[in-house]
Amino acid sequence: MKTTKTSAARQYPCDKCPLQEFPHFQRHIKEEISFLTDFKTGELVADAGTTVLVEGANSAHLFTVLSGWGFRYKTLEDGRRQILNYVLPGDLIGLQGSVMREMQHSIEALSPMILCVFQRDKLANLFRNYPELAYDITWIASREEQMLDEILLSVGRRTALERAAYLFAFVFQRAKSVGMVRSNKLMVPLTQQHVADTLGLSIVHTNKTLKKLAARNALRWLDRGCEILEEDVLLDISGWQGLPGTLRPYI
Amino acid sequence: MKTTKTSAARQYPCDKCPLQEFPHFQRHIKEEISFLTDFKTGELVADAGTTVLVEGANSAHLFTVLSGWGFRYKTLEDGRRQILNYVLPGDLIGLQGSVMREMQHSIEALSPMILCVFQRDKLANLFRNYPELAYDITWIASREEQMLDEILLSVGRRTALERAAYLFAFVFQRAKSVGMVRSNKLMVPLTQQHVADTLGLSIVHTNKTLKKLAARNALRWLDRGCEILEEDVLLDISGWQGLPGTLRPYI
DNA sequence: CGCCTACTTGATTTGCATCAACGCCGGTGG
DNA sequence: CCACCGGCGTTGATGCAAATCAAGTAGGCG
Repeated sequence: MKTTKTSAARQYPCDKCPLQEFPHFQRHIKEEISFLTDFKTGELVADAGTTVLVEGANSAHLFTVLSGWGFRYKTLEDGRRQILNYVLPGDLIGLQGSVMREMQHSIEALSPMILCVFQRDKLANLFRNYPELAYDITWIASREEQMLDEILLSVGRRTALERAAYLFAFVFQRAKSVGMVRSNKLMVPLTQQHVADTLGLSIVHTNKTLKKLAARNALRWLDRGCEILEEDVLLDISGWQGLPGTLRPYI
Repeated sequence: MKTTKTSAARQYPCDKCPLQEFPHFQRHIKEEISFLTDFKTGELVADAGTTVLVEGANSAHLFTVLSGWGFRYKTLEDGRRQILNYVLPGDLIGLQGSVMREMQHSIEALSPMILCVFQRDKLANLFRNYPELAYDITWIASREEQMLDEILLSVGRRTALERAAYLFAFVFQRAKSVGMVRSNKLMVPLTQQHVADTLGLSIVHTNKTLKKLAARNALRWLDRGCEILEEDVLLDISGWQGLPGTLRPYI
């Protein structure tokens, strides 16, 4: 397990935050941007495979993902792993560690990631002086809960095929909202082991389930990664309604 | 499905909130109590079986549970149901409906419940003037996410027996923290169907799994309900560490 | 009393895990 | 250059855990 982190110079001042490009995000007003400029303490570049946040640690940081893919997971003592959710640009990570006393899950990068770093001890100041931003944080936490609810429904009650279809439809829609989908196709940098650990299945059965999706032309499996091709087929198989189209805040 | 709600007179002024009895909760300062007195618009008594909040609805309310048991759940179109979590005294429910545009899950009472009712449109005011309370709400949302993470790990990666043991240990510890456990025993008003829908198993297999737990004297199954007897055995079987003992806020 | 709901139990089927073997790369080092 | 990895995906065989099917019991209630 790589744990190296490389600090880089600050490339993205908050008034030129790459996230504001995407129409799905709410814009910040000027005062908020100047506060955030102070709240932000730097940027972090993580290589693929890096563990960005570790379960049990009491991290002093809070991050917003600026680019790249990652995933949140927990493990049992004997090594069984459950991937809880994926993290994409615009997602806030490490809130549990900031608000409660320690993180109960880990986060690992699936691709090179750029993270915007915030200092935890300035969070109280944010709540005191920028209630709209505080509200946004609560909004973001509620959204995470909503995603988890649907994922739990999926793992608990959908069949293996429905589950896999839901996962890829979900990832596809999320990626689309942050401009990662071009010409209606998307490359996701996953191994089948990641998929298995997300769906609660074994690798072998995951492999067979993925072949069924590939047979329906919903996706194509490539060397350590998959290309999502037909969102409609995935939505149809999973019976999932899709994500609401509302604007969302980011920090 | 019962949906009747019975409004009752206000029996619990905020300065005599029954929740402050429990040492697990953080106390409020006087100004907060006077604000909360205004924020609270009444109380709601729900009978067992009542649907307190419905998926898809845009409820104008937010609730804190004062007493009783309930559960949060989602269903698929064909009726498959997944119970996401249980709600106990001190839990805040309906936050998703308040903060985002609509609820994506339903909540049903397992026993008679008394709920403290808050007006959603006063929430912005809370964030503006009581940053500590706003922080508490974020804390509560983070805690819900943390519980969901563990539940998802359980459903995705634990065996049927481990899963069931975890569920009862979890419910036991939560109930203990709000004074519902007497002489180290606890009655939970559940049917085996509820347990099945929580664990992602069929009723029949749930029944057989519960018998194994009963054979180990971890619990006893009664008519529509179960009595949890041996927390240690449950913790042992599940391999679960237990809940952190930290103080927690409530609204 | 009879019906309904919840729980039990055994027989059977099936989905999924496990195990094992193999092919395909990309990387490394002689 | 080739030989030798190790990681990843694919496949088939086998066994087990859990779903499904099918009765049957016991208590609660009109």
